[in-house]
Amino acid sequence: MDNEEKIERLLARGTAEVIEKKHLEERIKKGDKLRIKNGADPTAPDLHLGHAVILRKLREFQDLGHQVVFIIGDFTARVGDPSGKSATRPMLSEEEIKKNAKTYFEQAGKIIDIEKTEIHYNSEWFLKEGWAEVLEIAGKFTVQRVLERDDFERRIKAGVEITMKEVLYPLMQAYDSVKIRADVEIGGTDQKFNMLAGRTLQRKMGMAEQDVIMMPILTGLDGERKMSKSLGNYIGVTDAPNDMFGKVMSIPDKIIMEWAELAADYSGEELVEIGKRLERGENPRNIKIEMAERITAMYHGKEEATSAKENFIKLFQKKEIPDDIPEIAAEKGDALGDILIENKIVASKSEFRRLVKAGAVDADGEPIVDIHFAIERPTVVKVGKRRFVKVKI
RNA sequence: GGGUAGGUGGCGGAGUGGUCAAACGCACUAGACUGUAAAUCUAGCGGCUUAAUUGCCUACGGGGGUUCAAAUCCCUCCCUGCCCA
Repeated sequence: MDNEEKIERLLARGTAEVIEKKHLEERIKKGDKLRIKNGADPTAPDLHLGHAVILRKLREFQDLGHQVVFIIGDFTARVGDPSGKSATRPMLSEEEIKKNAKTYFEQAGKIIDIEKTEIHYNSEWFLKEGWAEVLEIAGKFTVQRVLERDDFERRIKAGVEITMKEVLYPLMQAYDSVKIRADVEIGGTDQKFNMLAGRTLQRKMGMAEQDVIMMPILTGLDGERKMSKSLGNYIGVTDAPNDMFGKVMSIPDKIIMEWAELAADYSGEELVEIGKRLERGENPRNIKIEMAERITAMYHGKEEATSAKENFIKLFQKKEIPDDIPEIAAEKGDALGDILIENKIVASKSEFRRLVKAGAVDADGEPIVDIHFAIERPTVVKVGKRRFVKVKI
């Protein structure tokens, strides 16, 4: 790949929109070393494949010698969400933030080079500055402009509250760009407004405007909504190989192409090929198996991915028992229900009772019918389709 | 500050004294079918308990009260939307 191609790939592959593409392209060609900004809240430090879409783009920049600047939005997290509904977000302590940030970078380190990354906490500036600065920044934006944001508009129509903090949020994010003198900001398309606010603020504060790269939002496992932890439709970058593989297999057919591009990182030609195969009527399962192996390998290596594939085939296509299932210890005569609850395989006795009634609990391949089923000898227990456990005595 | 409508399970949303662990839909879990896809059908979906939906406990914004009995009535506090200023 020559340089020209690399740049093209950098700005085109997998991106949703680039503002302003020409300008950015020129700067890269000129050989400027750019400061590439990306930020995250240290609230839920579990990274999933949706985050990975953005991180991989950062990595590309990093590989071309640009400086990635990462901002931990600890200030926002510390302030907490003031909308005092039933679940006010608890203020995070400094330790929690530090801990979350650490976890975050451990996970992000699977994708970007942390050594070469410049890291800032935005409390560095927000904690020092006061109302004077807030007003100065706020004075550069109009209410109309901020309320134009489509999600605000929608919420106003729907009668859902919008707190002042949320209104100020884009300004804070914009100010981050000013503080670290960002040349480029990368984020999801949902960040468009905030990132553009960064441009506005930089300009009004006499600085060159950052360019903005928007990455598509990855659709979650349900095939409908964006991947997010709270919706439970995600694959975490630290998910075990078998889980990761299985989850990829469970995605609906209609998002195969999207995932192939964004999550599996297939090249342009490969994507065309996959499209053709699907058109020809090949069983989408085959493509998913390849893709699942590829994605699993990205986070766990080739070997683990291959064994996850074998495990999957064994388990679901041949309906055999997987090789390495967790073992739990028990005493002869213990009630199976209690054992499963203790080991958190089943949530409660009531749930266990229901599962047994539904014929969902197998002991050595036979569904059990007695909820008082006692363990008499080492037994392989299956709960539902994918919960396996070996009970030892 | 004034007026007005509200706060029910993960979400949406019924219910306005007993038959309410709370209709219905979504989400979710299981079973059948399958490609752990989709669609479909069936069952379940607070907890403990029993041979058994048997018995019990906790729950309808918080607290207090009326009643044999409250999500439903009263008092009080908190919170939110909308309109007006």
